[in-house]
Amino acid sequence: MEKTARQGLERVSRPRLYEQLVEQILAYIESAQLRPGDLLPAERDLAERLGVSRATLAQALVALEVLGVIDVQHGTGAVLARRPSVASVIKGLREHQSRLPEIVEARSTLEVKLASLAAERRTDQDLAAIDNALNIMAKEINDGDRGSHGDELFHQAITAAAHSAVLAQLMAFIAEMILETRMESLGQPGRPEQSLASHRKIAAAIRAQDAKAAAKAMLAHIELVSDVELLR
Amino acid sequence: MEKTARQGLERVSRPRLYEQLVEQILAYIESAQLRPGDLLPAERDLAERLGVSRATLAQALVALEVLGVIDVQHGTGAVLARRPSVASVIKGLREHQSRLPEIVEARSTLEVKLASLAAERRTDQDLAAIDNALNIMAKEINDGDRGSHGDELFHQAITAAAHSAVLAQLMAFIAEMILETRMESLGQPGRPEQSLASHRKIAAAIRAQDAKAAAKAMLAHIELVSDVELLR
DNA sequence: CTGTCTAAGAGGCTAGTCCAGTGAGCCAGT
DNA sequence: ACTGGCTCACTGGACTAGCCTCTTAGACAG
Repeated sequence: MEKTARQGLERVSRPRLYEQLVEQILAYIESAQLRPGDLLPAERDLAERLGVSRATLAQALVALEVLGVIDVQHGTGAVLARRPSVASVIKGLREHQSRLPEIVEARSTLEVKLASLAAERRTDQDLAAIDNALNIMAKEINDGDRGSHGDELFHQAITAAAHSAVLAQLMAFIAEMILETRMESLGQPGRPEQSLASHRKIAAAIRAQDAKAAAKAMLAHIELVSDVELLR
Repeated sequence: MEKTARQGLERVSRPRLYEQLVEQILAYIESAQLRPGDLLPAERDLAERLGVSRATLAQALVALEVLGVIDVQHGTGAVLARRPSVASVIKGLREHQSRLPEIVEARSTLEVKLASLAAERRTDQDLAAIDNALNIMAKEINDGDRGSHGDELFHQAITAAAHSAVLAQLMAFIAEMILETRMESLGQPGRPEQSLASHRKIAAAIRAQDAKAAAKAMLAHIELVSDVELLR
């Protein structure tokens, strides 16, 4: 569904201090048994303890704030948000790679719904984008490729055709999880031709504006694909 | 991604410079028609243009990086991530409050799946938590309350019983959207007794480990609740 | 008791400085 | 002509020192 480093050539990971700090602070929160509403140590204090400058620590705090873990209040301090679970979930997602089944599950849930909505709401333009993706995929497969680019385009077109910014956002979220856990191969079918055929079936249902058939076809497609993935 | 606001008592919004910068940079990206892969102006340059110090700008860039909008590379610059859509989606979510139908839709999709999974995977402990939530809700309603606390607990218990960290994460994401757009009333039923009854039906299906019935009951519940909400 | 003031300590932000990657361009050696 | 190595300008990464504003607790006056 997405690629950063092409051809397996992994760009050297550029370590960012603030990222390490986020991890350390998360670990600290857990080890210190801090509960929602509790305060983190003062910036000057924390910076010294962690051996970094305040400016750098400030970056880490911004990151934690964006992640929803803390809420920094001027004059008071950094207070833990009410859902410390988020912190552990994020940590868990980073650490364990065993989430594949869960991610497949979540993705399946969303994509089935997206297919159904796409059938109801697709414009002719959406349909054109879907057909375009199919053509690209067919061409790629014909050239001996796996057709992964077309596959990606296809799913993006479906997502767009559902016309739901919120669901699209959730899909983007899952895409990030997939990237983070380095399971980029997810969603790349074992047999390109077979996958192309099920794509065509989905597209046909969407063209016919048959929501139920679209959902069914998408479910079948995902089950096929993830079965292959999970068994290798 | 988080504001404080406790019990409707709006704490004066403390503007953080980096937050404004994020908005401005987002606007700049849009106005300058930057595409994925393009570079943002250099930090020194950008900081001067925006009239802030580099340290503050660095915070804004961290926020944008966490949000997945850019990827900052040492020696090269801040390059736009592959999905500029994320930027516009986030902006759109902030600006428009007309997303309620979409949010209901997304929530419904997830909760139906969660109910179904909960039926399959619930432990006795999960069941106890669900029953506990029902009891609290019943007590609240009996006391003349709307039972919103029990309602929240109930949905949390269902989410936990599904045993999927990924889906739970997505639910948390939606919860944040709801908070952000100040539609906290979402999910609070018009008629408490009616809602309690449909909760009981869901709980019964989960107890019986009947996934299909659980999904159906949850769907019915959400349709009831959101209808009331959308029509007022 | 109650209201006011103050000072300590919290975060917010700036300016200046130095370090460390990146990449284009030059220039020799082959 | 090409290759390799070097330099240098430019980019982000991080630190330091300092001053600002905000919050809050406690002293103090009424």
